[in-house]
Amino acid sequence: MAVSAHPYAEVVIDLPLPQPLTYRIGDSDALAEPGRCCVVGVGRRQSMGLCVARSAMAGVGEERLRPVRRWLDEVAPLGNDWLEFTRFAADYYQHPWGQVAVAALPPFLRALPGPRWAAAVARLRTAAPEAAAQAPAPVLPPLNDEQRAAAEAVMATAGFAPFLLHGVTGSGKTEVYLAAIEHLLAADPRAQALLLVPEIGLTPQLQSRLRARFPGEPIACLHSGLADAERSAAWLAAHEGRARIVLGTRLAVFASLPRLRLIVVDEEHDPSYKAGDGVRYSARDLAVKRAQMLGIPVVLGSATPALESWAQAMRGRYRLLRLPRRATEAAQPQVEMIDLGQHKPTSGLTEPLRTAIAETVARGEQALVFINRRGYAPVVACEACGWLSACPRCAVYAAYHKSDGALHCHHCGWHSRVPRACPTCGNQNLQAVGQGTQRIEEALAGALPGARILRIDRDSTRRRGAADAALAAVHEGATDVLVGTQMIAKGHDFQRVTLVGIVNADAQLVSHDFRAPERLFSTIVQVAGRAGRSGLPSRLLVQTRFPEHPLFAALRRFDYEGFARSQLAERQAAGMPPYRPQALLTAQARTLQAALDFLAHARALGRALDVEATLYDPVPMPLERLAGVFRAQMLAEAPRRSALQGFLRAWLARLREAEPPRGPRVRWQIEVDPLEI
DNA sequence: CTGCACGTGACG
DNA sequence: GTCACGTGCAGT
Repeated sequence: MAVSAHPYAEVVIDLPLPQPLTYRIGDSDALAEPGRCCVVGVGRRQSMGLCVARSAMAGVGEERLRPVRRWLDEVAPLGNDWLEFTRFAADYYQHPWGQVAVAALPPFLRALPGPRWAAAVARLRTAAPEAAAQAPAPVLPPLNDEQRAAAEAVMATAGFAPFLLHGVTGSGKTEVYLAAIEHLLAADPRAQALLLVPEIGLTPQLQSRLRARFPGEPIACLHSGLADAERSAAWLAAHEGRARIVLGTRLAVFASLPRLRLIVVDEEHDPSYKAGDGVRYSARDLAVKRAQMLGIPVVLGSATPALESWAQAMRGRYRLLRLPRRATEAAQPQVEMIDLGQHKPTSGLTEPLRTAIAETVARGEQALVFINRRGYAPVVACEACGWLSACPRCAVYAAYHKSDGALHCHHCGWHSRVPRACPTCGNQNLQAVGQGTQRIEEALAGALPGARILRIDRDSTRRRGAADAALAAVHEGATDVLVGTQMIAKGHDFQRVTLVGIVNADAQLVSHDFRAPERLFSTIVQVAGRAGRSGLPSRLLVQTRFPEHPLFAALRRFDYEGFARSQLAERQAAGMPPYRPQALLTAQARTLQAALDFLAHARALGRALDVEATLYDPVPMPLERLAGVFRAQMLAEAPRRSALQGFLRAWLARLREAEPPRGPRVRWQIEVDPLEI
């Protein structure tokens, strides 16, 4: 054969370019195939690239084309399905393909290859994730009827089949996932399964459980907490099919898995599946799409499914599987509201909650106190003139941390010693107002002399290994009362906790965010799920000024379905997701006015398009200033996803090419399906 | 007239 | 993102 009919390579790189760049193939024609990684010159630098297609014609004049400098034959090309999947994600989330695809590659394929690169890749192969020793056939708890039915439903499918596994906390969802994975691996000796979890902190437990369940089977873990070499080795093991089980956080949805046959998304409602920077993708939604593109089953599991997922199940788009009872003897805790109007709290704790904690400790059981705010107090106030401690760079109060006597901004990290006297009036009597974990810890220590109190939050677990040590202390019974934030809510199987106290649920009841009730319900159910796991009777106490709120009425009965029904009815009536999809345009600038002006300009461009979409008023973001930068946002809505997608494509193209308004420079992003507005 | 700061656009 | 380039202002 003379010259190929497709003598050019279309290459994407990690730059915000709208199109791939065209290169001449160079001298290794055989390697120039879609999915192959390469090194290309871009401007006067070199960059890693990914060939996404061969083409017959170059988009620019021949004289501008450069040859691909090097084709990386040490690594097999990415599969066509993977390329298509990343392209879908890039299109859907309105982000350049190159940035999505290259960002999804492991560290060793993102940095330019050095002189010893080939040897380094070979080393990654030998450092593959080790399998558990072929030993402890583990003793499996027998599946109950519902678990068996759920697992069998998943195993019996062929082709794309999305499942929503709604299982109460402690109902044994994980056993269902493991049974389905076990069946798959036994039926197909090369099949791969992908198991997504919301947080890095949850992977070690699940990892050891997988190791015990699948002795001899290599398990690759993928998350951002790994060192470069570990992550690269795990990625390569998945890419080359050596790892048949891949466990990871949201980024693992982009893993290269040539024989992927099952995807599981555990705790699918968890907001951490939505990426907050770069491409704002939802790993849960992409997992469903990936399963659809591959024609395989996907299982979304949760005790409190995202209302988006629940609505899909109600419409019959997802098949609903229910685990309505706890797998062990354990019953759900008895739920009681403590009316903050009747019981005045001191240091955040009402008398009934203190008493219940004391009784629990006296019985030799454990209590867990949840407060979603770290530090000692959220703000310091001057009672003489009304001065409040504010972060100088953000539009928020700075929290008081007693441990170091300083004010801390929980958004930008700014901190400074608490002033001796009020900076405006000189009053020396400054008060710490409100409660954080540190103050609750202090109050409990005062109320329960001799009790062993342990605080778990980001501050107490900053040191490497501190979180594991703290959790071990709880498991060993070396702790009587556990105080903590979100960190203690998820997944932990605390055997001796029989009392859970929620210090204050009200902030989220009165929030402007329409998803706040959903998140509150979910958080409380998750925390409540830590109680009564050993079978002892347990209680959940919630301090609130609104004990009659319908959310609490549903919570008392652990009636997720009723709660979901009423929330979805409200969303439908108000024209909110999942009935009307949304996108959020955000702008950042040195002044608030510049950010708002840019959004007004964007709105004018959007309205000129004459498309079936609604653009609301530009408004300052809830956190109006962050680290010295002003932020504003504008919500876009359309009746259907397809309409929104079409609108966004046309609108953003106009926005990129149009002259921005005069004034300070504005940076902007689009977020499709935003979770927080 | 020269030097520097910052904004702008191309990158194949 | 990064870099080279152009514009415009300040300094000599």
